[in-house]
Amino acid sequence: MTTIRDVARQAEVGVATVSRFLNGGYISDEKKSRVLRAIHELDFRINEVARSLSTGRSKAVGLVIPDLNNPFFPGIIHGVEETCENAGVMVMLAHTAEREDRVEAVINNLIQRGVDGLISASGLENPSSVSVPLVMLDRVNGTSAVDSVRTDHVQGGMIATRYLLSKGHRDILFLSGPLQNTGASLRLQGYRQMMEDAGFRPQWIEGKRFDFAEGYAIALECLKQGETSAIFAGNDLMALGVVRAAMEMGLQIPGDLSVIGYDGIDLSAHTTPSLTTVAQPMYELGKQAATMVLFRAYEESKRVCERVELTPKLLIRGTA
Amino acid sequence: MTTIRDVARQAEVGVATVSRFLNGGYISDEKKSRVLRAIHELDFRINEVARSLSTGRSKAVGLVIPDLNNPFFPGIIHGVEETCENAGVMVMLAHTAEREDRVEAVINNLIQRGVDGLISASGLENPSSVSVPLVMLDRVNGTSAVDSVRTDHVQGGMIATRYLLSKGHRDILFLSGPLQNTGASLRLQGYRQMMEDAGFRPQWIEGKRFDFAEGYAIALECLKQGETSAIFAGNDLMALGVVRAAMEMGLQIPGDLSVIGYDGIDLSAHTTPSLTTVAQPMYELGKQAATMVLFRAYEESKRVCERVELTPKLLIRGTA
DNA sequence: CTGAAAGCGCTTACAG
DNA sequence: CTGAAAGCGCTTACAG
Repeated sequence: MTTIRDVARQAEVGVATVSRFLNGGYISDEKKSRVLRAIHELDFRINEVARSLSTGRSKAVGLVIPDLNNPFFPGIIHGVEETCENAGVMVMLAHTAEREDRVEAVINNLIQRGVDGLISASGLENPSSVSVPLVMLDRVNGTSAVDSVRTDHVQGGMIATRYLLSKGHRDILFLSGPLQNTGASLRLQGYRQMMEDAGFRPQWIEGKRFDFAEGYAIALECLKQGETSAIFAGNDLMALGVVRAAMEMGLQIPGDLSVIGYDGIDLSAHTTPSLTTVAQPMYELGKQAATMVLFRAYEESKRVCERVELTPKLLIRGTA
Repeated sequence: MTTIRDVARQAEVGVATVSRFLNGGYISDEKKSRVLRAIHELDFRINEVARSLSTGRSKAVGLVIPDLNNPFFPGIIHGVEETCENAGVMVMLAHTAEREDRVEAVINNLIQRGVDGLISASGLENPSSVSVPLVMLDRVNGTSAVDSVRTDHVQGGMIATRYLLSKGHRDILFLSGPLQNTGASLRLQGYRQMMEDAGFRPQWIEGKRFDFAEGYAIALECLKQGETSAIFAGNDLMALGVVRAAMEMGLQIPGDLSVIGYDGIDLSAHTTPSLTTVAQPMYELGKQAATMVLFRAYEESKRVCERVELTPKLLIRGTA
């Protein structure tokens, strides 16, 4: 490995001069070109770990994602990455595979490896114990005072419900994901409020997981009764499960049953029929979160905690 | 930040002793317990970047993924992560968003940050220039001598084709993904060989991308002619596009048209109808790749290059 | 504008 | 078994 010393020797300058060249300090044109040449001749690449140790900054932030299988996340990741890339900051992606017990370990690991900030879409029990700037993404812990960004899920729940009501439905079932998930309970809140305001009785079932199989299983179960004319699913994956269950039971969609999802994952536009859904601004969520960590990490860390909520958007397609 | 010096002072020992405690060297029980206590009292966390600089090892490997939107990858990532976790090695995930120009930058960045090895599912122009142990995953560059692991795609192509032939099809269209993708061209090879052996004329169309929209668009186009009785798609996403196009044209599946996919992504089991496909052993691919880098990085780096091919598996479901 | 020196937080021979 | 010291590859005052 060639180091800054090798470059200095080759260019016949001091190592401090090479360092200045690398980091932009005063340096004469004469030496500048000698250093540049030496760097090329030696194919020098700076050792970022040494740099990190010396400066106390790594120009990297960690991004922790709970579940790569959920197509909700790639858009977010993309938003974070582009924003960080523009700022010359690397993003270290880590994922916790929905194992609550892993998130603390993963975050500690990232911190020990010197990240300057952290974005977490995995829930933390104790966010304030994190020693670097942190922004919670999507899974906001209601109680603690941390920077956070998420979609306005109450509004999202209301949008979905209002739309179904406007289509004349009144037996609308909300098939929520796990309610310990803040987003899910917020959507439920929006749903309930909208239903009650309209004078109808809210009804909901709590799914154990946010996935296809769960939506499918629950729908199969409760479509037997035949009361429901519309289902608002906790997310798109569950909605897709509902659609499949309904189709297998010979129900017409949206004739016999209307289905509306939540998230607006790419796939939802491509199924048959395509899914009507409430879309979260994934890319924007990521971008916003990244902007916030970058600011905290590199501009100004002390300030009151900031909570951003982005607006969801109804996508009317084939299922409702 | 509390350092090893603080711990040493608190425990009234030398810093070397603390280091030995951390890394397992000779140390008396007496001092061992004093150090342990000090570590707890001070809530000491080792600075891994300092450790890396000192040892020249980071206990981390990089994993570069071309496209997080493709559900083919999460299974692989999972396999890599579990294997590395068991070995006490962190995996730094990076993704190149299908931008060829980013992969070199991403890899350099990872190396500069001290990874001990690298697994890349993104294609590299010049793999031999990588200065740490490297294993190519899935996208194997045919020419250069690098460790690699992938599915036996020739066999995969044959399996799909053989199955369709056994069902009596003879006008089987292979809708490949981009043929510069080695996997795609290998599947084509298996398909052609099988067709020719059976005495039928192979026919294929090259899709520009491995995605839903591409499968949909091409299918819409070529199903007009009405010659084809079966389509073997380059991957599951494309196959799903084909299914949708066919359904919109009023074709019965598999009655009027049989469709078979490739990859075996989770979703393929959950669509309506569920997709018949040739499954790649995603988890195993990741596990195998991880095992190989770990070996190269921590056991024995010099050896002839190793190329592993894993066996694909036919999953008979609803579309063929 | 420039170089020698100290320091970032560890590890690892080396001499006890 | 243990501690002082040198070193990993950088950066950053400091004195010129």
